[in-house]
Amino acid sequence: MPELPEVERGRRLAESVAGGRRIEHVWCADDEIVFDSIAPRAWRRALEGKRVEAARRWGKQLWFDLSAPPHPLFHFGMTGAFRTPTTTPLQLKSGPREDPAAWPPRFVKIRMRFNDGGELVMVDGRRLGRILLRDDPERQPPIARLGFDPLLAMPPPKRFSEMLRARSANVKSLLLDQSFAAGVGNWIADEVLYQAGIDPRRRASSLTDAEAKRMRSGLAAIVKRAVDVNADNSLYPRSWLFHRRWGRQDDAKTASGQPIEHVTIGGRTTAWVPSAQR
DNA sequence: CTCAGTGTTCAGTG
DNA sequence: TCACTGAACACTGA
Repeated sequence: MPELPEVERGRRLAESVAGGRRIEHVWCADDEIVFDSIAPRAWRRALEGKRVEAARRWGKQLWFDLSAPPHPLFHFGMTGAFRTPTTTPLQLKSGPREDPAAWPPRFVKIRMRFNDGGELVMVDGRRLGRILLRDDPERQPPIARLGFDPLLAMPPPKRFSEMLRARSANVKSLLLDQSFAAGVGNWIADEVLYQAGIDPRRRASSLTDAEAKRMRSGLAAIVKRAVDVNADNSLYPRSWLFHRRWGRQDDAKTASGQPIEHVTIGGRTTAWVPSAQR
């Protein structure tokens, strides 16, 4: 469920199911990768009997403020998500297809039952997600290393331009750098550059103030819009590159018929429209 | 069988 | 030390 809007969807789901409830029972998969070698026994001790004061998010990191530390910190990796018995899963373009009716779903990593009988589960088919414990999540890594969150703390235009001017990396890689903009992933980065009309290979320091401004407002608008529809990608505007960028098809075109190119930048597939991005 | 896939980390390089 | 690059990680499905 990976980028900012999908993680925010997970946060809202967690808030609605877990917020204000006491965790009565915890079950953990035997998976030392996702749990970073913390044993199931330690997890039960850390969580059971505590109240979930709030579900919070910065970038792609999601955590619970509990009534006492340590607090659980969730990262969804490429294929992680929260599920409850009654919510329909998002279908991502990467990762396994899921049967919406199956309960418990496949690939469950942690299962939490609350004092009102509600249940919340995290799944992760590809095991690139992580579930960690932190005494002070906001002041410790990984959250302490993150840059601004485009939904919660967008820098003002002048500051944003300065941040770009200081970086020699290409703009695509910079957007993916979580210590720059927390929560931006591959499709949002491509969408921002497409809508701002900027060639993804450009060095960040080469952008004009006008280009930086377009990039900033595009980023804010795309993230806000995606969050407003709760990351339901069928509700993203038809004009978005999102709907046409997948699968590396040679004949891919935008809604207005412009050819879409696929190249690898910073190790990631990048979809862009040469006739519209300079 | 091969490879791509909404992500992060770390060793290596300049 | 900093900034950047590419491979590795792990697994499903096309």
